[in-house]
Amino acid sequence: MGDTRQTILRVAMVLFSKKGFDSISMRNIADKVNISPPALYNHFKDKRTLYLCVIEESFSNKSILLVDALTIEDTAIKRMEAFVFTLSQILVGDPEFKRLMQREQLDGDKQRLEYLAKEVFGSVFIVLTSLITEIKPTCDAHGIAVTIMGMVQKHIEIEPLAQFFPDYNKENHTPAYVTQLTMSMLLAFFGTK
Amino acid sequence: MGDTRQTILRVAMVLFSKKGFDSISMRNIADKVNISPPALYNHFKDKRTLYLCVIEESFSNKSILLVDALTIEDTAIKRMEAFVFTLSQILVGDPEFKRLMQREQLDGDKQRLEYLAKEVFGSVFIVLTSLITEIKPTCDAHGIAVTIMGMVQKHIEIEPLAQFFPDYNKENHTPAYVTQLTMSMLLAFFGTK
DNA sequence: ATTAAGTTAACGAACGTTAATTAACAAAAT
DNA sequence: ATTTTGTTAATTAACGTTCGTTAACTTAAT
Repeated sequence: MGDTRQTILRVAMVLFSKKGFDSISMRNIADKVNISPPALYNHFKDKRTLYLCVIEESFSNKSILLVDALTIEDTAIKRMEAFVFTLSQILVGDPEFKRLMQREQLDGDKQRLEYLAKEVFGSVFIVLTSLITEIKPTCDAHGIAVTIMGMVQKHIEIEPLAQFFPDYNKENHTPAYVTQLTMSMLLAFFGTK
Repeated sequence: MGDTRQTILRVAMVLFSKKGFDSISMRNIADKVNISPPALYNHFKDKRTLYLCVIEESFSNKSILLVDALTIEDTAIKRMEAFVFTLSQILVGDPEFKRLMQREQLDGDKQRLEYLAKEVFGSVFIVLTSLITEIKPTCDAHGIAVTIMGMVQKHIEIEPLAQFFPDYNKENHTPAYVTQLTMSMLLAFFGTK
């Protein structure tokens, strides 16, 4: 059955996201799956291939969620808000995805970054920039798109660090709060009070 | 002389920032310094200690630069702009620091994250939040501070990915451009046209 | 009978690190 | 002035461990 394969993928996703490719051994993975290390090779050609499958598994469908949020039947501002909220939700609700993406941005080779940019974020970026242009035609949509994603992402990525700041409040990293904060800034910028 | 020690630190900083702690071996470092691996142990107790020295060396003085920018003799908005520009400059001009910080946010243990939060960003955060409160007393200064740093950081961190987006423009990742974009949004938000 | 999926044993390579030794040079003793 | 001593920083050799992976074999289902 494909049962073992799925178990391996699930376990490997957690481990790779926690510690990264080089810090996780095939033995680490096999241990948690409760099989012997060579058994992994019945399902994946080698470690690199397993890692790539983990990436693909973790990244698939994410762009669909974001494009869906961007294309609901509502006003432009509401679509923007839906996008910001969905992005926050993904990053908070799927920490493995969040960390794997951070790792890919750091260590992904050219080929993997291209895959990430085109397959995962490509369609999202196109729809997002056109939405921004619709709201505020005069601005640099590309730059603003990066800004928006940066604001959201950073709020969530910074949590492990932020807990050591004075007046740390864990609510500051919930999807609802991040959305409210981001949108209050965007509304001011778009001039759509 | 302390010459070899400095060479080791410089080489190790580049290598660790490129590939991370586990992916760089003492032999890798020794090779680039042109000494034998055991010679490293005349200067650093072990690999972990060497890494911590690299972190400390790379992070030192950065907070001073930021606090300096935040406390120039000028209007509140100009101070904010100086801060944004300085932060952009640091991240663009010192890619080793940028990548080491990204790595620490991913893999730093509790103790190292606490050091980062308190020693590197602590004083910056205090001054930055008080500046935000000065400009707009009604807003959540802590949240906005994170937002600002996120906007700037993400613009620069995303570059390796952004080069694969349609209509990529490398100028979008210069300190001047990041500052202009960030400030245009902040000015709208602060209502200080 | 073939195939799929598991096992144990083991290979060669690379890892962090230690031990033992040597070369260079400054300070102290003759 | 020369010799002795001590320190520092380098070397080569080697240790035990872990790594990714392969080979050979077993077991169970098609």
